[in-house]
Amino acid sequence: MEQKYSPKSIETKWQKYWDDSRVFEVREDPDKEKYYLLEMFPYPSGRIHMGHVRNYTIGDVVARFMRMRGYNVLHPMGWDAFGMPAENAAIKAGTHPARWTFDNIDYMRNQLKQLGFSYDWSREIATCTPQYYRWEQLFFLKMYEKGLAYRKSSYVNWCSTCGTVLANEQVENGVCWRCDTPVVQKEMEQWFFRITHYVDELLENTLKLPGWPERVLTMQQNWIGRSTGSRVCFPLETGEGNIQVFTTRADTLFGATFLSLAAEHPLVPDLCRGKPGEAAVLDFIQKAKQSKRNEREADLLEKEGVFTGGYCINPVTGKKMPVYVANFVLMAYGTGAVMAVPAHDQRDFEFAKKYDLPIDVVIKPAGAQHPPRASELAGADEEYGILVDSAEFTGMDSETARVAITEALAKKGLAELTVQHRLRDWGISRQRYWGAPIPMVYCEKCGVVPVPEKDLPVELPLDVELLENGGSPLPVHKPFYSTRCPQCGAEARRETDTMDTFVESSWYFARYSCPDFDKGPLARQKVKYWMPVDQYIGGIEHAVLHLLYSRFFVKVLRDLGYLEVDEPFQNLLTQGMVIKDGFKMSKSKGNVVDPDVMIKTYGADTVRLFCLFAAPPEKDLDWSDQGVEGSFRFLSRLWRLVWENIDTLKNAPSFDGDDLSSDLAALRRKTHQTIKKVTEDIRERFHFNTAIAAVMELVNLTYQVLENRGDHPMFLAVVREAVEAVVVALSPMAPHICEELWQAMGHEKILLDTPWPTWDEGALKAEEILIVVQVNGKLRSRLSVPADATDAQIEQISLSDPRVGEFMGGKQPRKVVVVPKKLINIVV
RNA sequence: GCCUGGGUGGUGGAAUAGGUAGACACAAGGGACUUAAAAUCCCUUGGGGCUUGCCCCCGUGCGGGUUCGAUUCCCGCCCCAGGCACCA
Repeated sequence: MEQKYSPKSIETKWQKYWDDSRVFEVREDPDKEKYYLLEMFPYPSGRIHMGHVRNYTIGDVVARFMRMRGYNVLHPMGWDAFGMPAENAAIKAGTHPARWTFDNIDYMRNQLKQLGFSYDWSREIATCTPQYYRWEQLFFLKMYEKGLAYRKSSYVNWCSTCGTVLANEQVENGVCWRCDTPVVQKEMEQWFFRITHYVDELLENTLKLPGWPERVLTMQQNWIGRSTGSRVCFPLETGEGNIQVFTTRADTLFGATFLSLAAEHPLVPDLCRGKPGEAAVLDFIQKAKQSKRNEREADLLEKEGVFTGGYCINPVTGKKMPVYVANFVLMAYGTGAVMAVPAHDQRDFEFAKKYDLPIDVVIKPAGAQHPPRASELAGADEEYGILVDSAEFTGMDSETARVAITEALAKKGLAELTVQHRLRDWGISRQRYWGAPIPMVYCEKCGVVPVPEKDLPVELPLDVELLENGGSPLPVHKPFYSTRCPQCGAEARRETDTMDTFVESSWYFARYSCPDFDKGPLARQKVKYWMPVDQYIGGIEHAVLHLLYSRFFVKVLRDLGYLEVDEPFQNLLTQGMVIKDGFKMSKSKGNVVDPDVMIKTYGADTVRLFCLFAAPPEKDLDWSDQGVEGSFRFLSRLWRLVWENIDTLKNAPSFDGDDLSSDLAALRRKTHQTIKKVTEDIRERFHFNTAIAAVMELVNLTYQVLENRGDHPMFLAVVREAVEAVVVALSPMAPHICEELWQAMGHEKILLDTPWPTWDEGALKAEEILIVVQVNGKLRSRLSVPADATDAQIEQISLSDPRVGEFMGGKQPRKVVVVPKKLINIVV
């Protein structure tokens, strides 16, 4: 054993050992309980960053801990290897995206190995290989057969910088999630996955995921945005046709005085045709269409509209209602048409004021005698209340009336109760090269034809010239797009769009159970053994992207018969960001800390320890160079503790249950308390910071006891027990140094294969315990009493304490509260 | 506007079932060892007070409340972060 702690050599030594002996490779074992631990796999962008280090360190601690506790732990790693940065980098550097990607993977794999993570590398996946994406193409075909993948023309989000469309989830505040370019609307033919088919299950199951953070579930619930209401028909004045409206407030129907349509509503051209204002209407539509998504301050945008010239009939009052086009009505939600109730909807109120439209009050507050006068309203009253001026519904409360009015109209076929969702189908077409080809063919005669299963995979051609302008080369790469129609054999053209890369990450976790299986996407027995993922760990930024898509995909795969689980991830841990000097690490801020430099300077164990110690996992981690220094100092101190006592530790006897002196009993108690605390902190809360703090306390106490070395025969046994507890308890966090110390102390079996220690309840008990004495709720004294003292005895001892007497001021206790073995409060 | 979190020393953070607020660490200051430095070790470190005591008072965003006792529970505010947002 070296005197000085030098991480470099011991880390290489153990990493080589783990690699050579393939200790982390696992297979299905029906006799062992499985534990599938997964961290979100990285995009191979070049090098790993501190966020990855933190994410994977957290996962590694759990994996190693569970392994030592006897579980059959699956802990795989791979690469989310399709994506735009590869194309951009390749154009810039004059290389090929594949080359760039695989080079990065090699570099990053090496970085991960240097951090000592316990991955089963035999299961490594790269999603850009045909062995992986061919199955995704198969899923696409099966989904197409079931109508879960379909093609339609619609307005889609277009990012001009990325040169491709984006799903709704990938637009954040009107800008592209990747490059912050304002997103515009473009009408295009696109492939969609019918995620809305699973909307109810996706929503309901959020209640069946107790192992997920509340806020992630709320975000998904918000995103799905279920609202219950009614669909109501407003017949056109002409007697031909009607306008359908979705409303959550059918109780206010008697107050509906006009209708507002979205600019894109298909009836608008008909309504204004030949009317005096036609030109003005068409002009308004043009302007409205241009300013959608990227209007960030939607709130500030003034409500504007124009009269179409057409009228509807209110189905309950029979009154004529003018039909307007309004800039705040969205075609994408509901039916693209809104019944306007200015007295009870703020937007309609503002609109009515502006264009001088009638305002009819039909709801009064629950306690009020009379409803307010319409002319005196300063704003809409959107609260539920009691109906007024609503024919036979007058006097009903809003909630009852909402249903009653809908049902009354339903008898005439003019309304029904319905549910609306904010969630839209997932647009997966991307006009990019570096992605999985969509296995479809366009034939002049046969139309859209799926590629037969036997012809899969549709391989992404690697011999392409990338285009300077960044566009996809596939539409101009004849060997790829030129094909024969699978149906009629005529010349045909392949789909040249590729799939959203979120499709790959929606099922990779299942593929890890059988990465090399080539008879199908998933080997039934293996998937059944390993799925679902027991613990998933990753960043919060995927709350409604990857995590929602994966939940959807698992349901699809289940219904296609490939999987038997309903949900992919039993438990989810979302770790915070790594920040420095108050900002997220980024090149532009110049506050990036390079993991390679840190590992080189301090070793992987120090870097890992710091990531775990500086904050609990769900909080942001403030990177501090001095903090890292501190972690290194602690590991050096631990090294010294063993080195300075190596011979005595090696030859120390085992503890045989003798009576101990008080300081030895205290050390032994601390040892077992620490084992208990570390076990519970990891198992129940993933609070590694407090677990490490507990180990530090044990190290400090061990040093103290060694300082005042007595001549008790069990001295060395107790010290040895303490040091071993430190090394074992710390080993999931700092595995290299702990293996090394374990070996140095004379153990033949490696620490990793040593069962996680249990604590001795007997050792936790002290003979004397500290009782806190309060008088009138204020701390006045601390007393040491025998551990078996009864409440009455504690009370008696406390009352006889001179300090207590002083604060009682000679008065008699009015009440005495005793918390057993902890505290007594004397009230006078 | 709505929905989640969160606000504790100079800093990161502890306090897990209402029971000693500030564990553990960083930083700072003082000291020991050394010719000197590094490393290491020891002491002090929320604020205030004096009678310097293992003392007293105050203190967990603010104001109330419940309780023998509140960082923890309840009510009303303020501030910060994240999500959703003209969603009918």
